[in-house]
Amino acid sequence: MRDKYDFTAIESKWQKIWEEENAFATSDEQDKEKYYVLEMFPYPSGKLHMGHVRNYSIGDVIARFKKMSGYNVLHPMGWDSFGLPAENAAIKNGIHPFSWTNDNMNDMREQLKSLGFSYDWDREVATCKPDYYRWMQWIFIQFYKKGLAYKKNNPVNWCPDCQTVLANEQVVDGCCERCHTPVTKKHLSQWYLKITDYADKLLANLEELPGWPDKVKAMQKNWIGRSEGAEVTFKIDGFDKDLVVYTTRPDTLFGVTYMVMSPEHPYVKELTEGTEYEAAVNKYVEESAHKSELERTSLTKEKTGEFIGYYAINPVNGKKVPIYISDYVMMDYGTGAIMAVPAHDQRDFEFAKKFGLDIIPVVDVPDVDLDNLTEAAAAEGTMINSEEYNGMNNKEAIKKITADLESKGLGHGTVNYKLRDWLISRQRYWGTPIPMIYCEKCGWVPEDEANLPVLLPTDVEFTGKGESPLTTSKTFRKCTCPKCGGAAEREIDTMDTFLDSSWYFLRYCDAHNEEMPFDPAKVNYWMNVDQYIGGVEHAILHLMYARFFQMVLHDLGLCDAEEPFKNLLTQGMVIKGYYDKDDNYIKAKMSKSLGNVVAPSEIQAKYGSDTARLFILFAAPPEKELDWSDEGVEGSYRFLNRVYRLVYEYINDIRGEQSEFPEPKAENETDKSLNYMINATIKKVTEDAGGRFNFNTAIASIMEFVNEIYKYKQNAEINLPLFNKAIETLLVVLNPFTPHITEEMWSQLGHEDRLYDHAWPAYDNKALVKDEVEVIVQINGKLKDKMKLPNNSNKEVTEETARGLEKVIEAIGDKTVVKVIVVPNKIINFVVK
RNA sequence: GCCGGUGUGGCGGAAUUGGCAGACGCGCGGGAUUCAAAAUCCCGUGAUGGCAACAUCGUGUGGGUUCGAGCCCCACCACCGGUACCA
Repeated sequence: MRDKYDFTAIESKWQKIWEEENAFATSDEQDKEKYYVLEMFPYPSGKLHMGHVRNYSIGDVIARFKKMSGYNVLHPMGWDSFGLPAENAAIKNGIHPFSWTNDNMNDMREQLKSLGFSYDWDREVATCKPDYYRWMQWIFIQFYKKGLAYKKNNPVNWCPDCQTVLANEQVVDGCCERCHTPVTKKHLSQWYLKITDYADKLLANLEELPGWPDKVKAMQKNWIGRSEGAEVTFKIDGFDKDLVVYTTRPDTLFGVTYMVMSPEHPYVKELTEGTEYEAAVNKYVEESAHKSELERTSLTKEKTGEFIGYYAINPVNGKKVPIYISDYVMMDYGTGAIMAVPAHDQRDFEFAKKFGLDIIPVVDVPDVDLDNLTEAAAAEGTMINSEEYNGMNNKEAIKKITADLESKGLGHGTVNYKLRDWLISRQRYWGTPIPMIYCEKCGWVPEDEANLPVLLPTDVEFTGKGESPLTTSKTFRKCTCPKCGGAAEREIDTMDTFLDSSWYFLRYCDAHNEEMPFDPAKVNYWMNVDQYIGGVEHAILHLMYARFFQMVLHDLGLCDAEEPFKNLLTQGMVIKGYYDKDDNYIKAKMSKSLGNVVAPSEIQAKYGSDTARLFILFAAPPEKELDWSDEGVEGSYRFLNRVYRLVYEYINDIRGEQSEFPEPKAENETDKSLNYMINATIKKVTEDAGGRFNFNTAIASIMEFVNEIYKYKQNAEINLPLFNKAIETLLVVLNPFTPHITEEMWSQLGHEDRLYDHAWPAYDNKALVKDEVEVIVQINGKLKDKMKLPNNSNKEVTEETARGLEKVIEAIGDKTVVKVIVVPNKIINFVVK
């Protein structure tokens, strides 16, 4: 054993041994309780960043801990390897996306191995490989057969820079999630998945996920956006079709003073064609069509609109109200038209003020001057100006009016969602081909399942312009119809890569199956994922799509579980301070443009992987953001050196030739206190690392333990068996965090077995019971003194001893003791007056 | 606006069930070792007053409950994240 901690040699030595021993291969033998720990698989960009290291270090500690605790652990890794960067690299450098991606996967696999993560590499999946996307296509076809995939011509979100459409979930602040270009609208015929069919279940099941952060559940709930209300039918005076509106406030029907249709509403053209209003309305429709999502939804914007020349008839009182169009009403929510109640809705209020429309209050809201409204009164109150409903509470009126409308056939209660169907077509090359074929005779037909996969062609030009790159292939597009055998054409769009990542966790359960996407028996053993770990940025997109897939696959009878992820841990970002141009110190997410990036490889080269892992786990609890500190890394490195020296000196200076020890006995005070620390540390690490995932405090307790061993070592007399036990315990409990150094020293101690396979130690409760405890003495809740008492001393003894303390006598003085509170072994409080 | 979260030393953070606030680490100060330095080891380190023993104050603000509150309740402030003309 070298006297210096040579992390480079130790780490490569053990990584090699683990590989040779196939240390982390998962058994499909269903003889033990299973534990499935999963980290979100990466996009193979080529370089691992600190966020990855954090994500995977957390997962690795859990995986190693569970394995040592006797579980059959599944801990896989793979690649979310379709996507734009590969295609952009192809456009820029002329490298084929596959070879670019494959090189990156190879590089990153080596980086992951160099960090000592305990993955079962036999189960590696890459979504860009035909053996994976074949089953992606198969699943798509099952969706199609179940009526859950359809093609529709619709205005869609279009990113002019990426030259592709985007799902609603990929539009962030009106801009492309990926390149931040403002998104525009375009009319295109595209494939959709009917996620809205599952809106209710996606929402309801959230209640059954206690292991998910409230934050993520709230975000999904918000995104699904369920609202209860009513659809109300208004007649249009002089027009033969009815105008149906959606409202959550049917109680305000008597306060309707005008109506608004979305500029895209299908009636608009019919109603205005050939009228004096046509020109102005067309101009308005034209203008709003050209506005970006960003401009149209901007809050500060003043209300705009046009009167279209028609009046609607209020079904409850026969009153005629003018109909406007305005872009504050969206075509894709509700019915695309609203009844406007300016007295009780802020948007309607602003519009009414601008256009000089009536404002009629119908709910008397306490503490609001209804004659001089300065803003809409949206709160609860009592019905007024509403004929037979006057005097009711407005909440009751909602129910009553809805029921009355229903009985008269003028409306009905209904539920609306903000969630839209998932647009999955992408005008890109590097994705799973949508396995659909268009035949003039038969329409859209899925590819024959026996012919899967529909392979991506290789004769494709990458120009970054125009429609889908697949059109440039000479071989791909033309095919025969699987139904009638006639000439037909393939779909040339590819799938959103979020489909690929919506079921990869199922493929890991049976990664090499060539007959089906996975064997249900294997999936039913491994699923759900017991612990899923990843960034919160996937709270809506990936985590909702994956839930949707799981539900559909469940309904298809392919797996029992309806929810994929039992417990979810969203790790915080890695941030680092930097100085901006005005020399202000700012903390921000590591990013190239800010120049505050620390590359994992730098840290590994300077301090080793164990130090990198230790620091990242120690610096903050996993769900909080982690403030990178170079000094902190030094500290972690110092600690590992301290451990190394401790064991080195033990082997060389203390232990001598002896390597076998009897069960230790702890008889004197110092031995007892070391024995206490041994067991207290096991308990603390078991609970913190294995239970509540507070790795920072688990590590802190191991540090305390090491400090304690150092102190013990200074004793004149060392109880060798006990000391040996302390050292061995230290190595075992530290192993999940820093596997290389501990494995090395374990073998230096002469052990033949491996720590990765070693049983997690149990603690001895008896050792945790102290003979003497320290009890806090308070007067009126303020700390006055402390005293040592035999363990479990009763109230009488505690009080008597405390009353004898000088400070207590002094503090009580001539005052009276009103009450004495004793919490045995903890505290005694005298209440004095 | 709505939803979720956070607020504790110079810094990252502990305090798990209402019971010693500040574990552990960083930084800083002092000492030992060294020709010297690095490394290492030891001691100290919330604020104020005091030579000291010690006293007083102290977990964003204001109030409350309690023998006792960082933790529970009420009202507010600040910051972070999500979301939004969603009718």
